Amino acid sequence: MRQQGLDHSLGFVMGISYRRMNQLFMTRIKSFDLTPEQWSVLYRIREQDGMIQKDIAEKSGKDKPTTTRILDSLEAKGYVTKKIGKNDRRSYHVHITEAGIQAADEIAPIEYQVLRDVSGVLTDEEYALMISMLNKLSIQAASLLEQEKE
Amino acid sequence: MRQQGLDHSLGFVMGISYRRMNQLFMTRIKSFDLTPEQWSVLYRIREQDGMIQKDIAEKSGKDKPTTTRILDSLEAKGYVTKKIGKNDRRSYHVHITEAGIQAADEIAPIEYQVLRDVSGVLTDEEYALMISMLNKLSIQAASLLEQEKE
DNA sequence: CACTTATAGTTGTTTAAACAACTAAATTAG
DNA sequence: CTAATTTAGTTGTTTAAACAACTATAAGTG
Repeated sequence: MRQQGLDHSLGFVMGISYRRMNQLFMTRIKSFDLTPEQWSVLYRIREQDGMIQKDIAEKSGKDKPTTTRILDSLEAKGYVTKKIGKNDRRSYHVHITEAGIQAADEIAPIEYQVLRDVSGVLTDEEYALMISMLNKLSIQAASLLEQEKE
Repeated sequence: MRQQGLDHSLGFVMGISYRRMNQLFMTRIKSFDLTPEQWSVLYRIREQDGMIQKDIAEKSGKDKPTTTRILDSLEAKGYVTKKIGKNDRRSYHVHITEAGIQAADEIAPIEYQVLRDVSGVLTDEEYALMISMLNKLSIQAASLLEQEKE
């Protein structure tokens, strides 16, 4: 029987944990003038150049408006550029700039170090279990959501 | 050796999971005109009436400005009232109203059901482990944060 | 082909988080 | 007791998330 009360609520506890980890990462990358969310988008473009926004949104776990705005800020900072599609003129291919590559390659190890530092309190097995359980929860929540929106 | 890449990043995966779960809860309580965050604050006041904002903030895992604003919205909706402290006139004691009690008591089982539905993909042991690991991570992240802000 | 529907992206609005700067009251120290 | 410091709360600003409404192009159907 699962315990009741906010202190045993997955959503509540996860929210706090997520915000704290995010905050730590943020303080460590603030010299790059990038937020963790902007980073997650830049990371995807570094990983695969030239994707259209729809694919970036999917890979980053963000919706379309959020992706549009994050890309706008990344473009304003000179980290990415948009090129309109030739075949499909509704879409934009997003390319990373030299500055973007440089920032991404400097931030990647910082993020990894944050993970190592924070998850130092977990064993490797616990860490792997955690990732797998979180993925299960996401999928389950998304599936319930879809059902309930009819 | 832990895997690298955003798809194995605790922060990234947790963010997606958190947002989806939150979204599901939100759709289920939208008829109450309350958000999950407002709920988490109202819950604390339902739990212990008359606390000052500082204590509510602490229990809800929010900072002072966020708490101020959420309490403002709860007050505007008629769910709580503020009473200035007699001994300490800097602080406000926050009390729940009848409407607040009613909403809280109706939402509590809904939240519990969301948890049961979403975490149906986990065993009871996994659920408990998850909560405990999330708490460990919060504490660790908070401790690192404090250090690094000097 | 024309017409309907789907898709890619943008814009507007509301809520919350993080941070800094601030007011006012309380506490501490000289 | 006065002056400095701490504490409780508020306000302003920026970023992101969720949602709805919108434009423009593409694809599917009669």
